[in-house]
Amino acid sequence: MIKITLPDGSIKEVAKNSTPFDVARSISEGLARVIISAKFNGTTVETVTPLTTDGSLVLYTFDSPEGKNAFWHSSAHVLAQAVQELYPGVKLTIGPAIENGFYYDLDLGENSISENDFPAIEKKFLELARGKHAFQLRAVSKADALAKYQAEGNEFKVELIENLADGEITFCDHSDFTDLCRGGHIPHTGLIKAVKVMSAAGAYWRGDEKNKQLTRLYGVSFPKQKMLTEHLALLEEAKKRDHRKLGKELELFTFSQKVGQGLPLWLPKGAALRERLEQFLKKAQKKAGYEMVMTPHIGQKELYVTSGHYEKYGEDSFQPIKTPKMDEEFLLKPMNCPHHCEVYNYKPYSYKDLPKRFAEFGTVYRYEQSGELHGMTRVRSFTQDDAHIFCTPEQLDQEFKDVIDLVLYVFKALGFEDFTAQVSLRDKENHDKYIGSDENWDKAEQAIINASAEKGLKTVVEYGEAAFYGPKLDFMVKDALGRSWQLGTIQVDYNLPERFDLTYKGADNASHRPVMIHRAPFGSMERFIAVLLEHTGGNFPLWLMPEQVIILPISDKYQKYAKKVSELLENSEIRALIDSRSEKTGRKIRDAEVKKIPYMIIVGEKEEGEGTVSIRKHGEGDLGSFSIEAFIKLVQEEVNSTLVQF
RNA sequence: GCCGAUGUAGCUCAGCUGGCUAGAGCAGCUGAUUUGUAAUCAGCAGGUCGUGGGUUCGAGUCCCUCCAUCGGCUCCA
Repeated sequence: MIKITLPDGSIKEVAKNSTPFDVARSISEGLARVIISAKFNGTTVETVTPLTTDGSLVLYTFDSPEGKNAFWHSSAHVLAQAVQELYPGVKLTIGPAIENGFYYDLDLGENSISENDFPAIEKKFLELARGKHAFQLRAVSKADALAKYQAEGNEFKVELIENLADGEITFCDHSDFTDLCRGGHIPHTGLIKAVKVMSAAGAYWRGDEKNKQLTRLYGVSFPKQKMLTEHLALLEEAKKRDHRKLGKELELFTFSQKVGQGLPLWLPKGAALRERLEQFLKKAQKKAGYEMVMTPHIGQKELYVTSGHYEKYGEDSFQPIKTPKMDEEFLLKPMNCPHHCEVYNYKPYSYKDLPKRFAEFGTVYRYEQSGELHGMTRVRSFTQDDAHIFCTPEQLDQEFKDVIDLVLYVFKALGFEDFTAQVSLRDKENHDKYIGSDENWDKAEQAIINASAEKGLKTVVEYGEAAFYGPKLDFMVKDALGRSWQLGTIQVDYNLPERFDLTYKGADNASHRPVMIHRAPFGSMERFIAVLLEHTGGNFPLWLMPEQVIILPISDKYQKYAKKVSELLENSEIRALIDSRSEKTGRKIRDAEVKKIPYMIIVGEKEEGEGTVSIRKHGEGDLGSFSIEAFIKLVQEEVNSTLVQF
């Protein structure tokens, strides 16, 4: 007998070689039916793995992330089997579970799979799943494993196996299908009742663009058909929040083929919205001791050679601008830091002058790969809410923490509560990609780790995500479809001060090197507004709304009164417009609702007589009658409550 | 940049296997209506079918080029 400790602390005594499934059944038959994965002493095991020692066991259903992982991982096996039966000769590579489903990377050889082929694959998948084939893990020797895949001519699996140690290689069998696999499966294929092949896309073998491009099939599966239907409905819902769709509908921004791809055009309402965001941040920055500067959109090539950006990105950037003068070359500025370094250099500083905090809403131009462009979140011309802080090494910690406060303030004021603070450090193995001494890198990385710990930020550490000149603290937010975007960023940099020979005179009368912090709380105006648009579904906080109030006169007779109300609102800096069309009230209301205007004022005979306004709130409905003053107060209070002061 | 898909009016879409002057709804314009909490009615106008080439008696429809967009991959100072 062995002793199994369950998560609630209870201990079950079961016969040696009992499986997690047996343990579940000893608790209840019902539980045994829904258990699809298990963890024994912290390691994922199959539900049919015999347990030979005492230990702690956690049982998972589909509702847990671990359960979903096993479910989707197992589904990937079945997908591979289905494809293999439909496309003989296909070479299998890898097929993991992901956040919302799974994928399998395939080398189809001469074949290709498109959307039209999905239904056939799904049909085959379900046919195979219904066979209730058990997933069985089996240990194989390295030699046998290699032999199998060499015989099949599958160079991908051979490569994978070559990197594994003999003795730790397992295959997973189900039905007549076998795949190299380290385990973590559901009991049998019959549990998969619904599947949808979501998309086919290219993916490089091992994620390296020098390697062969494989076909990646994305899929999602569920234990119930209803769950799939709900999942697809949720995706449809998310699409409605897509910033590209909302930005067009709300007339915030557009693109023109003539102007060029990735070059956004801000429409009047979008420009006004952006202006308001800029003012909001400028105000907070002023309080935090920043000074605004302005720098040109181009700079001499030499500037970027000095900064090191030319060497790193020169080839892949917009190419130099020539002038009538021989050998004279300018570059569109891809970042503001080199310019700000030269701003710093305009005069000598004493340690007493520091920190200097130079801020600029600087528009930059980057030649992003065409396939990478995406709405407003990835463009070729964008405006950073940039600033560079030049401080003494002693001031670094405090300055960094102050910037964290500013970023958190911005996020809070705009309702971003669900974000991840990512500490982006150097690649552990490959230090060649980075410039600067190891010593300075260590200092910079430590500064970020300390400051975020002191500020109590929940962080994830990502190696290899640092900028080439320094580590970063990136604030990541998800869009409507679950894609993660970097908004705010704070970076510590010992390199540019060196390259631009920035100095200050210390108390010891010697020359010292300042430390530089790059920071952008929004990241870029374009991306921030895009994510904010998806986050709010277009219902921005009242202070940001392009149009806050629309006045709807019941008929032409009340146009004059509408005008009077509008003037009173304008006097109180409330943005109002009048719908003077000769339409029915119901129609005007509908149109205002569709345009997401927060407040509707209905004025007719009653209101004009009493000098009042009838208020309807977007998405909520009739609020009743208000005096004009009371309504103005209502709006101002809402503005003040959502526009928190720094 | 790579793989796959898509591109018809301002927007959303129809147009079957190539066949007369390319359709609809919404938006727009004109007129009627003067309206009380999510779409009043009628009329009009609007497209070199993304671009350039080709096949054909004939191309929105088939083929190729390029451009743009979408889903991924790679990249993101």
